[in-house]
Amino acid sequence: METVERLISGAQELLWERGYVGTSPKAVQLVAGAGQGSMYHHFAGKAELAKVAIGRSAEEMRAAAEEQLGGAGTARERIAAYLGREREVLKGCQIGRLAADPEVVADPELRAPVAETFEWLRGRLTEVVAEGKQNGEFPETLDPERTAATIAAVLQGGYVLARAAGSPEPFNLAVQGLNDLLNPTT
Amino acid sequence: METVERLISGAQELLWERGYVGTSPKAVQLVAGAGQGSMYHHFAGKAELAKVAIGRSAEEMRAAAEEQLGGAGTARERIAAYLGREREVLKGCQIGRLAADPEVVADPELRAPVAETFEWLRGRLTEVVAEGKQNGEFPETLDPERTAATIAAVLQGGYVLARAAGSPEPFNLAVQGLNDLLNPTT
DNA sequence: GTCTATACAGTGATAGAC
DNA sequence: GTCTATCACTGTATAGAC
Repeated sequence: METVERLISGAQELLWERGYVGTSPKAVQLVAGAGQGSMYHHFAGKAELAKVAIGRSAEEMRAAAEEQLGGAGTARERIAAYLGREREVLKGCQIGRLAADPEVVADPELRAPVAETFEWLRGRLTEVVAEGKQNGEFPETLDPERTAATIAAVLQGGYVLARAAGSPEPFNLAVQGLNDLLNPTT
Repeated sequence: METVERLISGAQELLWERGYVGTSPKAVQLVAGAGQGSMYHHFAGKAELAKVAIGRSAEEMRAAAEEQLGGAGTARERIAAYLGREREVLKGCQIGRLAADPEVVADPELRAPVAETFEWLRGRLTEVVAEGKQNGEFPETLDPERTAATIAAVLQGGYVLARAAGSPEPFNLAVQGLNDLLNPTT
């Protein structure tokens, strides 16, 4: 793997763990096995490297979600698959984590990929829910846009509760609770 | 207001905005209008001051939640009141925010008040949902513990989506979506 | 209790040699 | 492209005077 790639994936890893504020160029160089001069040759500075790394993580998150949401099965099945897929719950969401970082939120260049990723996710979930409504899987009264936001929020909030607890349990409970509400035993 | 109090509430403010990793003793002294020596006279260091400040924020969050959850009305009404109460959505949750901080999660002393606050909140919501079941407000099939986790997660995740978007809208959508699911128009 | 002085590592970057 | 040197600044304290 080339130096540039190691710098990017090193930055992705550290941004995930420590956020932008908590990640220093030196720490990135260390995990990437690259020197000071090497990093500043490839990137103008911390912000530029972070921008690239965040973009990379955003792509990964979209691809991972699309794997279930665009897969086979009914709308209900695809949502259940998305909710139930294996996750590193205690690490949290690599993109959602950045919404807590003051400097990411303050810098339009850094916030953009974060905003776009969640816009995409909510839009994609809205489509799947709407599709399920048309097929009679969901009641006519269900609002797809609201429901999509709720689904995304349960996952992001589940990570928060799990990290706070130091255990994946609250995440699993929240997801099961949402599943129950979406699939009432009429 | 005395110096100690100004230091504590200054730390609360900065921890909310920037997290533990992003908050320096010097910055706290600045917003508190206190000198270096003054801070280190009252607190052993950054971690100890943070511990006190987090405990204070935890109390505040509990009190705010209990205002609606322990108020008048049916279980459904109290949950709706809790969900709908006015919030500084773009600032996020002062306690939930800390679950993203690597050094808070890593230090048992700092994580404890965060963990306890969410344990309390989920427990309190569990009680209210259970009460609603007994009164026939919620279906017999509803699991109180799961539902409680889902409610807490929607709020925490709503903050994440809102900060990512730079707008309270996703938070409001997520909460409305949850409300719809909890109050189906049978 | 509060102040100033001092210390020493880390941050984020630039300069110039190789 | 990568390395080492250097820099001004901040982070997190400690020491001792007042």
